[in-house]
Amino acid sequence: MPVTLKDIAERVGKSVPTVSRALGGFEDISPETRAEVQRVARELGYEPSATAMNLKRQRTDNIALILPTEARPRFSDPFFSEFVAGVVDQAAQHQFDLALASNVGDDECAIYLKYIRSRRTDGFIVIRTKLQDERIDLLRKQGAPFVAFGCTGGDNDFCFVDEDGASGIRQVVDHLVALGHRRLAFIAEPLYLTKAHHRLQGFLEGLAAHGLPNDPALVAVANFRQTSGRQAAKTLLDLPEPPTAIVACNDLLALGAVNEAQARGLVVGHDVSITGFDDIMLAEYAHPALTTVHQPAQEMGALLVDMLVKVIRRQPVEQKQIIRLPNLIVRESSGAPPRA
Amino acid sequence: MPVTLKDIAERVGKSVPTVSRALGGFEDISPETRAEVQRVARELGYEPSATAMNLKRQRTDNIALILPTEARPRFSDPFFSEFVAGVVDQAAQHQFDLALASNVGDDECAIYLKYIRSRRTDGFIVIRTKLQDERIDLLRKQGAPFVAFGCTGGDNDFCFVDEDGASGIRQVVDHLVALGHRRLAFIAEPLYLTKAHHRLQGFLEGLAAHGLPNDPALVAVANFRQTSGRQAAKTLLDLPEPPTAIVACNDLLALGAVNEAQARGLVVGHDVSITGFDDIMLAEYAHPALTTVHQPAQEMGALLVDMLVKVIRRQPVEQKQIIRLPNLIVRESSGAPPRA
DNA sequence: ACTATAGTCTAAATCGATTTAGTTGTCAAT
DNA sequence: ATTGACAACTAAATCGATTTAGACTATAGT
Repeated sequence: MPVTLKDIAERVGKSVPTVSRALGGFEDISPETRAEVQRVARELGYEPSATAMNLKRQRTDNIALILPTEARPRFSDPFFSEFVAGVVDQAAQHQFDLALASNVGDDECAIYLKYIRSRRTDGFIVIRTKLQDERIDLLRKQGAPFVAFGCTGGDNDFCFVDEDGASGIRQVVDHLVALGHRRLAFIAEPLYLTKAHHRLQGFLEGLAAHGLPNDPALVAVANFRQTSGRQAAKTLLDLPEPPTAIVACNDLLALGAVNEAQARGLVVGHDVSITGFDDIMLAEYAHPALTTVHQPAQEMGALLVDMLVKVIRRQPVEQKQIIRLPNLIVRESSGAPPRA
Repeated sequence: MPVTLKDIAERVGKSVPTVSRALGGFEDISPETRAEVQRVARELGYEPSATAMNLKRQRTDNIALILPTEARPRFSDPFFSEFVAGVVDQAAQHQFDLALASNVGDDECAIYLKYIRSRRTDGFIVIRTKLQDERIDLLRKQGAPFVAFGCTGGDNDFCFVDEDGASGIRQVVDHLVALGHRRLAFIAEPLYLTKAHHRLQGFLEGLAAHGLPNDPALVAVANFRQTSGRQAAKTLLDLPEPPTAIVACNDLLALGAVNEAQARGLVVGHDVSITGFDDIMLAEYAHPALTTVHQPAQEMGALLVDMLVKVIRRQPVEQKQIIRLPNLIVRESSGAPPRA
């Protein structure tokens, strides 16, 4: 049913290569033939077969983003969805599609390997990097083009965009200490995530910078869900000497903590300060509005695509590692500690 | 660099078709040859070339979702991102990838046409349907497999999943009227969207069912952004006889309206009731928590994929039109009207 | 001994493009 | 008339698979 070069060739009474070359703008085609070919092509609504071109050109004009298995909230995480929006838009600018894939059953690396070997995509965007990231090890070993959102704890000789999470959290700590807080707690995401690790580092560095002691009881590790944030807050607030401020590793966890505090009749931003990270849309609308650290999710997605396209085309990447400094956004959920 | 059938053929000293048939499980291959071929294939890490298969099989194992141009918030709309999560997961179950595409410049139909003609995808998921939807007209005329999230105002002889928006809003109206409200306003999305149209219909039907007058001044049309919801609320609350309850067409608009009300010192859920639609995660965490209508976004995405896969494979679809009844979720933003 | 019949395997065509290496025909120069 | 140069085109190979049609060998049946 669809129109092929052969159809055009038959119509104009020329060979297939002639038609191909005519449309391709080659010089060895007479002006009359070219005009005729173009006319017929337009008339029939010819569009080259993407699959045929893929095979011939040995590329797909498609980049892949494989959703991590473990990180379930995934799309429901609004930060992540904004990021994807940035990726899709920028990919479109470069004439690339974005293939989203999710694994059924197999381990994540198996999917990457399958995609590489079946040459299904031109390059990968790896998200939620870990300190030890097998996906990145694999992609490197296979020599597949990729960029990562976040770095790892090891050899970081690859292209990535990251936020300076430690700096972001230090800004939070500085802010809270300036308000008078002395007993700060931290709710972390699983620490094998690079992001989580850096943010916790920032927290500890912040404490040290202000000469505050590091009490291990004040660091709770949660998973990704907000209920887990609530659970962590419960543990922290049940301590004999509870913290006056809780620094959460992301906004969702912070909101879970807010829930717990409010359930206990505490006024957040007054009896206890709670802060988040990411500045998802929700943060602004929550009650109280969440003090958090802003990350330009869309922009980072776009930056990664620009990088990846260069990697795919084997063009030099002027800046292989981009680390953005995030900004503290002070809202209502942080406030001076109650006088003891 | 990647392993092809030819590589295996050379290794085992047989022809390419033999290798292909051995791996394909055909009967006319001796057990020894088959075993040998399989061994070598495993050893070399053979994976068939996706592009070659695509060309030969004339299909791509890929479904496309083209992001509408106009609906800018797009991914930032949390409802939509949950929907996409459902789509990706279910597509993976059927061994399909999801290609997300966004158009640069051209009108939206041009992209659909390009995708169809270049046979880049096996089928489409159309979202944000309009009463008059050129995309659907096009897909039908071209005979391309597709399913839609939402129906149109015209000939609906195609596969779609929709929510009964009118029923959802009627539940809202019933609830508000039961609380004692008599003067209800509606903030609509642009009315060319089927969804917006149905929800407004539901509002008007609800008023009629309770014998309430339909005052055109009490219907404001907004766009997609929450600032626009705020703007609409401003207009409504500035009326000489302002409404005691505002029914918004979606949660984001509702939150905008909440902002406006609060800026005026009104206590939402007390001085004025405000309701939303979609039940995005934000709704639960907003202050006050938003009374809204819940839609199972992920589930609807999954249902659409199941349908689309059948359409692509030309299998019969037992239920071509699925219309789900949404549920009212009563939270804090609705409440009895203040006594006049 | 001669055909049938399996049992294995391969040559060639195909999917729809691109590319390489010619081929053909015309005209100008010698 | 021969040669060379050039313009305009095409045959054939290629990308990596699948499929159709047929080839070849060995064994069984008569």
